[in-house]
Amino acid sequence: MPELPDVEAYRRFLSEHAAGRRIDRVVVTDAGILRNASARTLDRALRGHRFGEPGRHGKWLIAVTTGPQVLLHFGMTGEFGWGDAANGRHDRVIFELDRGELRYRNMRKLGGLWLAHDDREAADLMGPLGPDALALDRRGFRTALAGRRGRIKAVLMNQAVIAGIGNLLADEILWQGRVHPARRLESLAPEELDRVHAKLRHVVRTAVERFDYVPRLRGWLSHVRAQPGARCPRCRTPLERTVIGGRTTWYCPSCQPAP
DNA sequence: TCAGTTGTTTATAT
DNA sequence: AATATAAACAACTG
Repeated sequence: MPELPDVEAYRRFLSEHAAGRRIDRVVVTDAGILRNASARTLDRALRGHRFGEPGRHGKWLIAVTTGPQVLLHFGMTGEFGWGDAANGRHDRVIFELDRGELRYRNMRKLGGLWLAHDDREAADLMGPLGPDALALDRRGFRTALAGRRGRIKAVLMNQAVIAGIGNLLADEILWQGRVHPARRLESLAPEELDRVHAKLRHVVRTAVERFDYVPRLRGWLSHVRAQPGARCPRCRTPLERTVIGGRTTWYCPSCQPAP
């Protein structure tokens, strides 16, 4: 269920369990998940190499090895498993290591795996990405948004503007910042933008440091989001639903006044 | 049976 | 040139 916090958790998982381990074999049970290589190519390219310290940019996980890099995107339903073959209904790729087994699962098969031979190829494959949301200071935030137009939620979710914000994070950030998701970026006062940045920072950091997903903390929108009859945790007004950027959007019509 | 789903890409329209 | 929208991808859940 990956947005930035989930992928950061996968990065840590890789760092703790796979870094330094030798890849003995790569088993691909569903080649449809490989986006730019065949199962044989992937296995041949990786076999015998060792995983190194992994990187992450937005929702992309970069599995560095002593050979080529593997770029992993988790779509909406991707995750890692470790060792347990019993859970393997949607295991698409299994990295057999000298100690342990790393399993890439993905039910819906949105996302996938790419093989990249250097940083430049990796950057090409990942496409244009804005700065990572986790390490984004106020100045970086302002710079990233400069010259952009359109509805604030769509801008926040645009990976080329800021990398890592997805549907749930965007709703949470805007609700905490009391900005309606359909407000046009160019109409926001500097103070409102700063508020959005402060909440972005708070929400992303809390999610990454204390949890490994968008936490459904009491007092957060995510705690009640999408539940029938859900009310605003701040003012008890019934939440409203709309669609922005093609995604279901929840907001409080009272705390987040319409444009 | 049908709507809905935490993501992205593509085509088309504005 | 950007932005907006819908559809497609694919597989499940309620």
